[in-house]
Amino acid sequence: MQLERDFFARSVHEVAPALVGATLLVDGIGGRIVEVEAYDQEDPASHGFAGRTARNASMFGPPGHAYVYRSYGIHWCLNLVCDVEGRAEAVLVRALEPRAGLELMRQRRGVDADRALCSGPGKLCQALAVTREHDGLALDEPPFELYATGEPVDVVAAPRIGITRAAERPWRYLLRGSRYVSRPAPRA
DNA sequence: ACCGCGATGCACT
DNA sequence: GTGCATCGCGGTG
Repeated sequence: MQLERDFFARSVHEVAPALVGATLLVDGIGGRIVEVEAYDQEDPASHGFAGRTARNASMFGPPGHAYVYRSYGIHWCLNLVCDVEGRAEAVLVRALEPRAGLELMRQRRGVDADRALCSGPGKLCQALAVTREHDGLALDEPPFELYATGEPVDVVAAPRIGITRAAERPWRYLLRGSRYVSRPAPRA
């Protein structure tokens, strides 16, 4: 079942865990989402925290669109924009379990192991060929496809990765037991 | 298993 | 000029 745009028209703290297990494709290439992080307007680690700029404009809505930015000058990172009354909220897609287009992913990534194809936000953008051209595009139109989970999903919450501010907030959500995440969840 | 570092773009909290 | 919502490599236990 295709996720509609209004799936995203609510708090990122509801949307982020609900996205674990969904299927994300870009031009038919992709897989099952196994790891995401939530970023909200009051979050010092969020690009939206300091207000709207040209770079982060698509993070301010409308919901159901992509926010793509360059990270560390090298990688691209893909966010799915949520929205509560004009606030900047988005889900960073951090890892996929590859399911469609594995051979093309291997070519784009230059590695063979399935586990190395989409196990990180920069990696999955390279595997799915997501770039600035995708910034602001609607998620329910080509080249994007987004499908709801078919089965019940066991989601684990953990602290976010790679940030220096508000690093303690447990807003990273993982599919329990998945070997395709960027890093395993801390031991409980 | 850990840790350090270089690559590289671009907005500055 | 500095600091990242990163990655992969090469060093050391």
